[in-house]
Amino acid sequence: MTLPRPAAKAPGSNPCAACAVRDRAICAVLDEAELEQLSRLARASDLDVGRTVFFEGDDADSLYVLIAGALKLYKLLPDGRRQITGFLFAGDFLGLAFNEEYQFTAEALMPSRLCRLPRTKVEGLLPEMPKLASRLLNLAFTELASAQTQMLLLGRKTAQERLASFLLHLADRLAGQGDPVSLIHLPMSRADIGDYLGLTVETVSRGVTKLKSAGLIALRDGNYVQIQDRPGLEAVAGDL
Amino acid sequence: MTLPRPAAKAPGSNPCAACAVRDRAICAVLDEAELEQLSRLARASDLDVGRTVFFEGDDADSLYVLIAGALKLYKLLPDGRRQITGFLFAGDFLGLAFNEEYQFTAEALMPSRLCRLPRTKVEGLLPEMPKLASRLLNLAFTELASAQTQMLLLGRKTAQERLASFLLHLADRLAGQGDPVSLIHLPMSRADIGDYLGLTVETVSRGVTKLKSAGLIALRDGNYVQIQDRPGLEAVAGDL
DNA sequence: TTTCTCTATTGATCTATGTCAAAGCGGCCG
DNA sequence: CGGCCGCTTTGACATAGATCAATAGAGAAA
Repeated sequence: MTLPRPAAKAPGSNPCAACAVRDRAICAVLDEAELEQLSRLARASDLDVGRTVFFEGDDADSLYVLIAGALKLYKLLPDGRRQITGFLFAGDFLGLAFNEEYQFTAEALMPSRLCRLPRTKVEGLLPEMPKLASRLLNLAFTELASAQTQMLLLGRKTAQERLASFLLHLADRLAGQGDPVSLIHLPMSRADIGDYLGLTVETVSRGVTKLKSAGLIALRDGNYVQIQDRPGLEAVAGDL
Repeated sequence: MTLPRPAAKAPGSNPCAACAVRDRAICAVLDEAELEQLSRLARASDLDVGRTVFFEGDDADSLYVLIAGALKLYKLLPDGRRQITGFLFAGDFLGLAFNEEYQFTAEALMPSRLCRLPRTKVEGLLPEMPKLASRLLNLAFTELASAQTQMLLLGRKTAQERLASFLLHLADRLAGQGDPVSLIHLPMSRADIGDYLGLTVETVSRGVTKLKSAGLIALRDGNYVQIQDRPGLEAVAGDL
């Protein structure tokens, strides 16, 4: 159910040291000693498709690192309208909010593994771990910038522009620091894409068909999209 | 042109101590000594309507506190479409981005006064001022939460819902900690409101007329709006 | 393999909001 | 005091995308 607790005497046995996202997640800025200290607070757990990590309004008592899988974050209106505010992939941080309550619901798009940290304890560590604090601050700034980009998309872009931007953005994120990627996995449904882009399922579907007909992308088995003409797609996206 | 530099020997002469936003802005978490230290880095300056503090893409070398006035922050698409990502009022912080470049343009809506701080120097102070660091982190989280709320608005709300939400949100912000406010000043044009809500000027104007006809608000001289039926307005806004 | 179910696609309309156009209105300068 | 000039409001019409409805795939269970 959870990762075994290390014996704490064998220094090499720190479970975080072998973590799949050790040098992508926030942990990347920590040295061995700090990682060891943090690892004592951490507990890993698994999550099935459709299960939620937490709901909007829940007490925000934990921070998470997504070790594997993918999540969607969303807010709901009372009548059921949904806005997905983001997708998370392996290495991403979850729970950026030292406020009272989570501001959105987090739900698994595929079987996922999370590393959980108690919020208050991490908060308490920040003054003695300025590198961690500054990493978190940077993360928040990055998130903020991408939220603003998403506002531009939602407020001012056409359906086709939104779709093209979405695919390019996803390709860039999956690439990480490495080479640009052209084959991208879509773990989310058309409905999810619609709820992320402020569109309906039907409009998303028609948009995808149109990009395909134009030869800009191709659909592959298993919810993969192949970008076939990146400059063309960028032209449709409008900005950049 | 700028505030006079304090003589630094008379401790009471610290210009920040008498600042109008001393206990609303980030400075509120600092003690006298820290404030004194920060004040040595600060320079105030004035800005006319329509003048920009910085442009999207400029090197992000400064942080600002808005002492008086109001600003709009916006992003542009190459063809001129504009998305306003936020409005700033006295006491608000500007320049949350320890990245290379500003992600948006900041422009004065009315004659304004700003307090400027060199970014790298403030960054350097953070490890020794954990209170400031944690305040900034909290600020970033708050901004992030409100950005997500705005995504919900832009992606899923109708024009009337957006308008009602906007007025209520503005009323709450202007109230600060104090009592709810019902008379609110709109320093921005209809076009600005449209660019903030993802609507056209015409739709904003029609929406305002409709709220007025329904008796929910009244327009007052000098771009003031009086909220006459808060519960009614909240019902139109949809959420909360 | 067959069937069942869920998701995606496609088609036919409808409508909220955008676009284009023309008055009002108000503040400011001479 | 009068006359611009920019902003706002109102009106008439157009359209991108929503809604409603049906079909077609694609994966899972049997």
